[in-house]
Formats: sequence, C-alpha cells, structure tokens
Amino acid sequence: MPKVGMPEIRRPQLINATMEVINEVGLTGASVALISRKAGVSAGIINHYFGGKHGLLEATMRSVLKSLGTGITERLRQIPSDQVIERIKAIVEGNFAPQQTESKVVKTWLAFWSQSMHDHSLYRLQRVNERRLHSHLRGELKKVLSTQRAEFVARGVAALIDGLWLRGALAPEGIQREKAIELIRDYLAREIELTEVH
Amino acid sequence: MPKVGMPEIRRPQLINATMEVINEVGLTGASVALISRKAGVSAGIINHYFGGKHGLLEATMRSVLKSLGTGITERLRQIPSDQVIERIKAIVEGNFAPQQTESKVVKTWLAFWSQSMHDHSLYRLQRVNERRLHSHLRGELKKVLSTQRAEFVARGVAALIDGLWLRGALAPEGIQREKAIELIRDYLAREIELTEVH
Amino acid sequence: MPKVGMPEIRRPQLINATMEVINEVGLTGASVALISRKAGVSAGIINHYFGGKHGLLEATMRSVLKSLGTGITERLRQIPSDQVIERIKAIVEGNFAPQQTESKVVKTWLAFWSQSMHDHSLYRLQRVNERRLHSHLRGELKKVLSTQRAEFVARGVAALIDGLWLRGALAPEGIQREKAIELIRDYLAREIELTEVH
Amino acid sequence: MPKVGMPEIRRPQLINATMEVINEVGLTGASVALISRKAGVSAGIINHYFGGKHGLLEATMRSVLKSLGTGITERLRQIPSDQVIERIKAIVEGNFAPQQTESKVVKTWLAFWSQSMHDHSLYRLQRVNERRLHSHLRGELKKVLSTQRAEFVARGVAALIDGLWLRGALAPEGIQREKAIELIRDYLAREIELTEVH
DNA sequence: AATGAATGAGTCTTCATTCAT
DNA sequence: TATGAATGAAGACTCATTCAT
Repeated sequence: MPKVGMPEIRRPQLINATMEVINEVGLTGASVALISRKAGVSAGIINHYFGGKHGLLEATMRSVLKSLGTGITERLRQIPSDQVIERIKAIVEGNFAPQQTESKVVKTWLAFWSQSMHDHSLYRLQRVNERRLHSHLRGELKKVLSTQRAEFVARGVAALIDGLWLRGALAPEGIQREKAIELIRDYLAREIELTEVH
Repeated sequence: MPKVGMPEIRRPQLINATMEVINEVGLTGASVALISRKAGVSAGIINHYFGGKHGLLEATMRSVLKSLGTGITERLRQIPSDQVIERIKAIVEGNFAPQQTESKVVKTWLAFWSQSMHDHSLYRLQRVNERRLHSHLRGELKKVLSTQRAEFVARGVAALIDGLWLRGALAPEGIQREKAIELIRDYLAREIELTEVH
Repeated sequence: MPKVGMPEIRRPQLINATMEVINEVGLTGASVALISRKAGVSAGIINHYFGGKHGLLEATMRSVLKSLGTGITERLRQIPSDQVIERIKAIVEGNFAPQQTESKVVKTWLAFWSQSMHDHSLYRLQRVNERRLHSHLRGELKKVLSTQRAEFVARGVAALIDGLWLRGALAPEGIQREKAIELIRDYLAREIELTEVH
Repeated sequence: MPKVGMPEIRRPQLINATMEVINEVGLTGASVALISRKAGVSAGIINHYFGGKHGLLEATMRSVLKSLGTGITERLRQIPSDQVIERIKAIVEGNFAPQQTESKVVKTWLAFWSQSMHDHSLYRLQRVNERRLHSHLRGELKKVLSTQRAEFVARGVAALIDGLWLRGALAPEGIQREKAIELIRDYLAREIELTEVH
C-alpha cells in the first residue's frame, strides 16, 4: 500500500505554491519548474496530481474563486433575509476580507481574469463567479429598489468591487480594505436612501 | 540606399499587429513569430525597430495609454475650466470613446495591467497614466467639493472606470459605453448635488 | 502471507496485455503505464514480476516465438519422418495456424523483429527461432532434394512465410491463411516435382 | 537576404541523418537530439524545415519509398513493353539495387513498415508503394499468364521480395543481392515456363 | 503481493535573438 | 532595410523505476 492521504496534502500545497509564484513573477513566468521548486517537490508530480500545468492553473483559479464565494455565502447565512443593508454589507465585506485581499490572491485573481479571455475553461469559471456575485447583489437590492434600479446599482457595486481590486493589484499598498468598504458604503447609501425617500 | 521613412510605417504597423495578436491569443501566446506574421514582415525586424520583444511590448503599452491620454486632453482643451461638470464628463467619456473601447484595446490594456506588476518599465508607464487620470479627476472635483471629498470621489470614479473596463474585457458584449457613462454620471450626480446642497 | 501461485497468473496476464497494447499503439507507444492499466494492475508490478519493462518485452517475444515453435513441433510429432510432403505441409501450416495469425500476434512479432536489430537479447531470441525454422525446412527438403537445392528451397519457403506475415501485418484483412498456404504449396510443388522428375 | 538554397542542403542532410540514426539505434531510439547531432546542426532546425519530428520521419519514409520507386521506373523505361521477362527482371532487380539494399535503407524501411501500422500518414505512404509494386508485377505477368494466375504469381513475387528484405534486415550479412535475385528468378521461371508449356 | 506516490532523466517543441546575406 | 536560417535555452510533458506502506 502506498502512502495514503497524500492527495489531500499535495494538492493544496501545489495550489498555494502556484499562487506564490504568480505573485512573484506573474502568470507568464510561472513555469512548472518554478512552482514545483517552490512547493519542494519534483516537477513531474504536477502531472500526477493535476494532469498537467493547465489542470493546476484551473484548480488554482477554482480555489481562489471558491474561497471568495464561500466567504460570502457563510457571512450571508448568518444574517436574516430581511436585514437587507446588513446582507449587502456582508457581500461587500466578504469581497474585502483580509484573506481575500492578500497580494498573492489579488494578483492571481487578476492574472486569471486576463488569461480567462483566451482560455475556455478559465472563462467558464470566471463567468460563473461573476454571475453569482451579481445575482447576490441584485437579489438583495430588489428588496429595497425597483427591479430596474436594482440591476443598475448591482452593476455599479460590482464595478466598484472589481475596480478597487484591480487598482489594489497594482498599488504598492495593495487593497485598502477600510477605504474600499467606505467607498462602496457611501455609494449604496446614496443610491438606496435617495430612492427610498421617493 | 535605405528606404526612408520606414520607421514611421513599420512601428505603428507592428504595434497594431501586437494588439491584434494579444486580442486573439493573449499576452502569453503573443510570440514574435505570431506578431511578425500578422504584420506581414519577418521576425527579425522586431529587433531592428524595437531592440527586442520587450521594446515592442513597451511601445505597444505606451501607445495604448497615450491614445487614452491624448483623447482626454483634447476633449478638456475644448472646455473652459469653469465648466466643471462638462469637464468631468469629458474625462469620463474620453475613457469610453469608441476607439478606446475596442476589444483589441481593452484586452491589451488589461494584459498589460496584469503584466505591469512584474515588469518595472511597464509598471512605470501604468503608474504615470493612473496618476494622470486621478489628478485630472481630483482637480476638477476640487472645484465643487472639499479637498477631502474630491479625493474620495475621484477614487470612486477611477474605480468605476477601471471596473467597467475590467468587466467589459471579459463580457461577450464588450464595454457598453452608454450604460457605463450613465452609471458614472449617476454616481457623480449624487455625490456632487448632495454636497452642493450643503 | 503472500498469495501463492500469483506468478502463474500475473505473468501471462501481463504478457497478453503487452501484446494487446502493441497491437493498439505499437511498440513505440507501449508504455508501462498503458500495459499495466490494460492488465488491470498497478505499474509497479511489472518490476516485481519481470524486473523491468525490458524483461516483460523479452518475455513477450519469447512467448510469441515459443508458441509458434511448439505449434510446429507438435504437428511434426504426429507425422512419421518419411512422410516428407506432409511434414513440410505441417511446418507451413503451423506458421499460419489461426492462433498465430491473429493481428495481435503478427503485429507484436513484426515489432519485435524490427526492434531485435538493436537489442541484443531480442536478437538472440529471433535468431534461434529463425534457425529452427530454417533447419526444420532444410531437414525435410534434404530427404527429397540435393543438399544444395534443399538449402535453396528452404530459403525460398522461409522468405515466403515471412513475406506473407509481413504483408499480412499491414493489410487490413490480415494474413489470409488459405491463400498463403496455397501460394507456398504451389511453390513447393514446382520445386519438388521438377527435381523429382530428374 | 538570408542564405539561399539552404533547404535543398538541409532537408536531404537531415533525412540522411535520420536513416543513419535509425540504422544505429532503431526508430525507438531515434530522438531529434541524436538526429540533429548526427547532422551536425541544432535540434530546433528540424522544426524549421519539417515542422516537427513527425514531419521529418514522414519525409524520410517518403524518401526511402520514392528512391525505390524511381529506381524501378527508370529501369522499366529503358525496356520495351513486349520484353516481359526483362521487365519483370527489372522490377525485381530494382528492388535489390545496391543503393536500396544498404543496411541503413533496409532497417529504415522495416522500422517504418512496423510503425505504419499505427501511424496514418505513414500507412498511406506504405500502401501507395505496395500497390505500385503489385500493379507493376501483375501488369507484366498478365502478358504471359492468365489474369488469375498473374495475380497469384504477383503475390508470390511480392512476398518473396519483402520476405528477403525482412530477413536481410536481421541477417548480419544483410541482403544478399545475387542470391535473392536468383531465388525469385527461379520462382518465376517455374511459374511462367510451366504455364507457357500448356 | 501489490499499490501508487515520487523522482529525475529524457522527449519534443517553442521561442527570442543573432547574423550572414 | 529586410530576410529567414540557425541557435540554445527553457518550456511542458512522459516515462521507467524506486520505495514506503
């Protein structure tokens, strides 16, 4: 019998190494040699566990998106569905949770965003994630805004989130969580209150 | 006898081919062979005119950012400095001018954004451009908002612009100019009017 | 407690899997991984039973040649040594027995023939087999032909047998047993009768 | 302008190196590294001229078969169509011309025969060649034999030719031209004379 | 006896760059 | 100015083998 339980160790280990390498040298520079060296294993092991470099990249992207998604879902689960403002706040704050806004994660996310335009399997993952965020936002907003307005504001919030991530990826100081949240909170306050007044 | 004026022909020709190749296969897939074939010239010529692949990429990024910048500057030149709202509109609309929001341009822009995190010369170009946008926005906003508030809103508008570009890069329909402008217009209206009331 | 009698099960199982894989993808494509998967066992087991891939290939070739040889020997044992024509017929028909002319066997045989030119241990196996066929044929033919003529005709029959196998390996319809036997029978009839007349 | 006329030099140079390497280590051992080293050029050049290893192998096989084919065609061109025996002799002798029966050529031919069972493009080349030989033989034989008999004897001659090549590939002394021709000549003499008598 | 995790050498291929022409 | 022949390093991947379990 071979060593058991290795997949559960190796897979996250390699995914993490991938993110670190992308953080350091970018997706272009992320070779299997570099990734496997970072993980402290041989290059061949990537094929063993992921069937090739592409499988590893896909798994890495899936991991990034999934942890974003579950972070938000968990937050939402703790808030009653009638506390709309709180739920929207949870979605926004989930996008800016400390674990998510590490340089490593943000740069990997952006690298994959760029790459997904030319890679079908990455594209599908990206779209699924994008739609989930939009649908969460619109769902909550529809409780306090018209359907049309909810759609409009959801697009605004999504653009702000992604824009702040994008700019944070480039900025030396990274994503500034407090400022980002405040900016979106301000946007929502104006959009929702103004409409509510009428 | 060398043909004269060739640089003026070859350089834009190769820069354009670069953007088209990036549009088709991404920065990862943009090889010298592909670019030169697309331009209808030999591979060696890139070294002749740009000193290497990196020189060509840098020139291409410079071209993308410059045409964005000049588009906005030209628009601003035609509007008196006291017509604040018009000037801000010009900045926003300059970022969503038809020439700028072609798929080719947007994908190239995003590819370079991602790449600039790991390439010093691309990074410098990116930062210069980023600061110019921010400074333009803040400059105008300060005419109608407090310094602090102007800074805040400028960051919001910049995030919206970049976020909408980012999302447009991935969306099958590309950037939807009208909707993007309307979304930012709405944001500005609320930020500025509310403040003006006080 | 180890399972007993496993070698008797595993060895033929793996040899057969080897022939099937060679039949499907050729000797070039016959990897340990493919063979062991075909046999339904793990890759490591090949080393256990054959000491490595080469040992398995050698055993497979030995198996192909041996079953050819024993098929002929058995047939000869049933025919008195003075029934020359019958004995020669037995040698020929033994080479075209249904079990031997399966696509799987023929392709494996040819792959090894080609390979044996560059592999000493396969070469030795091949030569032993070749000489046995030749010596069988010549031995019978000497009973009805001069030594010199017997040698000549034996070479002719051997060339026809191998040529028909070779061509059968490539032909979509495989080796056509009846036609092959008839062709050699015809050759022998002319060679032997003509000489006998004189 | 680059060096001109290089393709005419490099292509045969690499094809010849391929045959020499196959002669030495077999098709399995014929790596691009070995072939290019034998040719005294870099490995990358194979892609430049043949688009990859497979292209080189295909070109090599084509070269082997073509020189066999043209050798025979040239001989036939010099013999009037009514000199049947001479024409058949030309076909046979063309197959055993000194240039064709070099170890290098014979081993390459056999390696490709074996490989063509698992490679579609090699298979097509092989079949075309096989049919041409058969059709040449049958065409001539029909001038002196019945259609049915011509077909039968053509298959016999083809089997003898291929069988003698096959055995020559393995034999330390290689193909023995004189003996091979004499063997086939003898076969034909009996088949044709006997029939002609009746 | 048997597994499959792990390795490292080796495979083909791609690629930016150089250079003779 | 422009070509494309040529290189050599680096890429991803394959594979036979070893070994702990």
